[in-house]
Amino acid sequence: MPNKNWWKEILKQNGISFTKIRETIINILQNTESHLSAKEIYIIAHKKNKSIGLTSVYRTLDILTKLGLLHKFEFGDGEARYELDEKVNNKSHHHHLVCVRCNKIIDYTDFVKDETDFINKSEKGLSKIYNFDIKGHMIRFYGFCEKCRDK
Amino acid sequence: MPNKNWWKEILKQNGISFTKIRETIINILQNTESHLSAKEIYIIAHKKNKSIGLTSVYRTLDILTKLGLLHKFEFGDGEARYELDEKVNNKSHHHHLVCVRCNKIIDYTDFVKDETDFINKSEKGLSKIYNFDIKGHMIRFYGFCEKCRDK
DNA sequence: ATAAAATTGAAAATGATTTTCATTTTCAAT
DNA sequence: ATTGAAAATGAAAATCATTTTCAATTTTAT
Repeated sequence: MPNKNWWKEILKQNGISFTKIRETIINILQNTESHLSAKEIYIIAHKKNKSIGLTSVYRTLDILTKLGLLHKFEFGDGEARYELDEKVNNKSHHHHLVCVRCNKIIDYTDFVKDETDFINKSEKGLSKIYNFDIKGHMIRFYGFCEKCRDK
Repeated sequence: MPNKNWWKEILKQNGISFTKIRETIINILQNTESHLSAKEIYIIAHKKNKSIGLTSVYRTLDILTKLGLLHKFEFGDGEARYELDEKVNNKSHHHHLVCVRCNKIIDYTDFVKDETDFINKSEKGLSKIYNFDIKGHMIRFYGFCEKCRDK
């Protein structure tokens, strides 16, 4: 993460205007630990600035996603959820543990070494076998969280 | 896979009626190599039997998914896609390679040994660390397929 | 054969996301 | 600082996958 305003520079480089609304949304994404949906982001943004509409939230999320600064996930609860890129947000490489009952999502950073070895080997092999230009991967575990496992 | 009619027995065991419509949908799932969406299944089913409606397709897919016989995936193209369980359909354990440009999905079965080692270790560790009762995992690679990589 | 329970299709409802369009804001060039 | 074209905006309408409702039909246990 260059500095707090890394994104202003990137928007400019891509010919995208800097606006109060986009600043608000990016700040929300930078300051959350959860996996917010567009509507959840809208609710927070709208409290800070009554003039922000849901449409602009969707549009900003799309722009950031297309620039690769943001990642869009579907965890199975019907709405897309977003996370700033690890590099952009200065976070460790992680994946998710998803509770199929309450939809709780845990970010985990364990077993990165094993993961890296496995992913590198698979990626290299699959690229060759299927002539695929691999850009990213996803690993996810599903099950019952602490609170839901006994119910 | 017990035999061709494995599912009749399972439905009965779960108090679910056996109907022509369900038979048609299950046959379609058994005979496809692709990752069909509800609408695609409906189109095929409807050709075979004009009285089948889209609603019943959704309902049957839900039932099979809840019984664990079918798996529901979201690959990012806006509609859920379905695959019969590997055991049920006598297929090898596999994961997916997804083209982010044309949405092509490749099932791959390579590096299973490495995967099993990595997944087992992670699953055991994560279960303990997060007190999670892990039931399944997903591994997926995103990138550009053979046809899209040069465009 | 029969009646209660389960299933069905069509149409309506839902809910997330996208599009439209008239208005407002941004930004580069003055 | 001013300005005007281009980009961004909110509200409302449109879209589209999925779910619900409900009256009619089919299945199943008897």
